[in-house]
Amino acid sequence: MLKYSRQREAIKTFLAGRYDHPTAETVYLGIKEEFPNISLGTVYRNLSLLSDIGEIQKLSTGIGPDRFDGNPAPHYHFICKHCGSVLDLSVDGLDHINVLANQGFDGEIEGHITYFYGKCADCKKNS
Amino acid sequence: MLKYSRQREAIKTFLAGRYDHPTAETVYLGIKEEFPNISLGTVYRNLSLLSDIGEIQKLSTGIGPDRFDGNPAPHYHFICKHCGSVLDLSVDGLDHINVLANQGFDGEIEGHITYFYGKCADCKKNS
DNA sequence: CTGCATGCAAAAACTTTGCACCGCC
DNA sequence: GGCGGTGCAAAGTTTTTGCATGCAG
Repeated sequence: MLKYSRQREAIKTFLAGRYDHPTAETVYLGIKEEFPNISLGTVYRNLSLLSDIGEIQKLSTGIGPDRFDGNPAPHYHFICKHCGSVLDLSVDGLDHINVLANQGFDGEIEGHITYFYGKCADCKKNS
Repeated sequence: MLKYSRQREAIKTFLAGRYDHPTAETVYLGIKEEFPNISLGTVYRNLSLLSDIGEIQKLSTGIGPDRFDGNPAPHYHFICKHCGSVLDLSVDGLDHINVLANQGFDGEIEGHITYFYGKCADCKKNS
């Protein structure tokens, strides 16, 4: 049974209002302005819980700590190898790739996570 | 300038002979049989170096520590959500998705990493 | 010899957890 | 009131790094 908590709501609201895929640390510092007493442990617990129940997404980019996305809907992410920023990306016509991947595979594919990488617009401009 | 080292060769050979995508710790323990004095730091340094120069791949699955794949060629991976195993997966016809993703994106997409997830054949059988 | 690579160990970075107290239901 | 959530801090896990020494070029 999931009990209401102001802290968890604040975390969801915080994430819903940002599109830069903050880390747990960034969420912590942000929430702290409203709840000066919140602890990093609580932030981690709630981020973990929310991503487990599918209300947010956890992004393990392989560069630095995990990041979190307040948008639970399936979409894609772009990681800039130069500045490390993580951007949302909407790519149409990729729904079929689970089916494609299941060809010749004995298990059951439920979904996929894709990270595109390269150079973001800003880094492209300044190079 | 990259200098030859027996340790690095051993790590490459070790990875080339396995298909279970071991963690740094597993590589360390494996190499230790041949080089009892190798240190975990050296393993991390070389895994990081080798993945930087593209001779191996680093897999950040988001579950537990990073894993490493001795096959540098582009291919896909499947992560079993039940037992945590990581399997190679060959999926044809996904070369175009970088192009697809670049539509309406101002940056430059150089590649992508995709993790499929679900239930592996063994876990599917036993459930 | 010169400088990158190693071994060792300490430390950093990131995340989880035990416990007593607090507050939702 | 009962039980899950929180704050705090300690500990766990994973990875990086400083430094003296070793070995390839």
